[in-house]
Amino acid sequence: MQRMTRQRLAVSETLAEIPEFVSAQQLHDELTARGDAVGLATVYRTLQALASAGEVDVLRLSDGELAYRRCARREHHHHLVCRACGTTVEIDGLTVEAWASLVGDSHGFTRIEHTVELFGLCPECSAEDAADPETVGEAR
Amino acid sequence: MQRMTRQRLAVSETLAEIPEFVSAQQLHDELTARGDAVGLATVYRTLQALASAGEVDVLRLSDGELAYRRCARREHHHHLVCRACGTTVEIDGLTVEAWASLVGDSHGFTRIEHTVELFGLCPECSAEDAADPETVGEAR
DNA sequence: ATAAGACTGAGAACCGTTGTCAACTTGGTC
DNA sequence: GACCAAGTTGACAACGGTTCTCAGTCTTAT
Repeated sequence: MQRMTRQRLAVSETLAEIPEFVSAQQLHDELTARGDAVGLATVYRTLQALASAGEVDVLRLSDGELAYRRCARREHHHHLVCRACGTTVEIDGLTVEAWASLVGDSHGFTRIEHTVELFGLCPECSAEDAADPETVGEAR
Repeated sequence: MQRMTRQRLAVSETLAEIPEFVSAQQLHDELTARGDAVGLATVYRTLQALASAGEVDVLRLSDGELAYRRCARREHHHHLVCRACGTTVEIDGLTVEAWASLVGDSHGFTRIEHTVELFGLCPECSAEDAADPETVGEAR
C-alpha cells in the first residue's frame, strides 16, 4: 500500500514549483535550502516513482545526468530546453511521431520507441549571447 | 602533434569491423579477445578523440552508457537501433531537421541542436519476439 | 642516433545512482 | 486512543561507467 509521507509531499510539491528540469541532487539541495530536508536516497526513489507513474518527465542531460520536471501535459510530448538557463517549452511531436513510425516500418522494425529532445538558447539568452557570447553558460 | 601508435590503430580498425554500436568496455574486451590488448583508459581516450574528430558516432544508451560506431556516412544523420541485437540502420533526418528548426524558430530559440534516436526490434528479432516475447533480451 | 614530448596503462579518484538495513512512520483495526 | 503490520526513511556502503594521475615508454622530427 502506498503511503503519504512528509518526504513524498515535499518532493512532489517542490518539483511542482520548479519550472525547469532539475536533477535529483539539485532538488535535494533545494529541499534542504527550504528547510524541508529529505534524504538523498529518498529523493531518488521518489523521483523514480513519480516518473514511472507518469507524473513527471525525465530527460537525460548531455552529461548523462537525469533531470526531472512536472509537465503541464501528461500525454507524450517533447521539450525545447534552453542550454543556458533551463527554460523549457513543451512541444507536441506529431510530425516526428509520424516520421518515426514511418521510418521504423519501412525497415521492418517493430516496437519503435524514440528519444527526441531539442536544445537551444531561449530568446533572453539569445540576446545575451549576441551581446557577449562568452558570458553565456552552456552547463545543461 | 598527433602520433600513430599501435593502440590507436587497433581501436580504429577494430571499431571499423564492428557494425553495431559498442561501448568502450565492450570494445576493450573485444580487443583483448583478439590478442591486441589496449588499456581501458586508452580505449576511452581514443574513442573520445575519434568522436570529436567526427570519425565515429556516439550514442547514449538508455542506461546512460555511451556507445560508439563507425558510420558509413560522415554527414549528420540518425540511427534506428535494434534494442535486442544492436543492428543499426543509418537514416537521414531531413524531416526532423526541418521540424526541429521550425519549432525552434517559432519559439524564438537560437542555436538549435537536437538528439533524435529511434529504437525498436529489427526484422529478425521481431520474429523471435512474436514466437516468444520472453526470450528477446532488451539489454541495449 | 638523439632528444623532446606525445602516448600509454595500472590504479586511484570521481560522481551519479542504487542497494542495505536498522530505526521510524503510517494507516487500518480493535 | 492504543496497537501492530508493513511501508518508508536515511546514513552509509557499494556500484559502474568514466576520467585523472604520473612514471615509464614509444614516435617522430632533426
